[in-house]
Amino acid sequence: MDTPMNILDLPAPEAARVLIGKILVRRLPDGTVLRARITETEAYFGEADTACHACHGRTKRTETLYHPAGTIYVYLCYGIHWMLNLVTGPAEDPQAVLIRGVEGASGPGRVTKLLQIDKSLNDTPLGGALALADDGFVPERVEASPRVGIGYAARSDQARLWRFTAAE
DNA sequence: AAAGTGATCATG
DNA sequence: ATGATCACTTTG
Repeated sequence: MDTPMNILDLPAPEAARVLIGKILVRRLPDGTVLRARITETEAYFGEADTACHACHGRTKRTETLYHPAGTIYVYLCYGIHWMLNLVTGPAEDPQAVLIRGVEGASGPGRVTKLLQIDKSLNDTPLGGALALADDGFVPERVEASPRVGIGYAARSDQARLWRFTAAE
């Protein structure tokens, strides 16, 4: 049986598939706990992936991606939306899984709004304010499709089927 | 279809 | 210091 940490040790495209159906547990400062089952993910796979933020190497922003599996990577997109990613794979190898949807929130910006996640969680380890529960379940079917919103990437990388969605 | 929104990064 | 670029959402 896989523990959550073992899942995140996988290469991002595999981790992204296995994370579908798992439960995110958000503990708010006031003590309330929110749970959300993951329904949609995308993998960003190292410096060679021209869609990955780290494709141009280490910068202040991408530094988090080089940290160990289980590190939380959060950044602001379009000035409005926080994007939640979980770092996977070996340390020093920048890979992450973007959480694009959970039950009750479809779209990465809505996920962080629902779970009240912002920059303050960036570069912190999973297990505290945000954790993966052990009691997720495998969905009936997981579909793979091309990633969205990466028109700046090489055609070959746009074609990769690294977006995963739960299909019931 | 298109604006809104601000951190980040590459230039100068 | 300035400008371009966004792993998006909402509104019309």
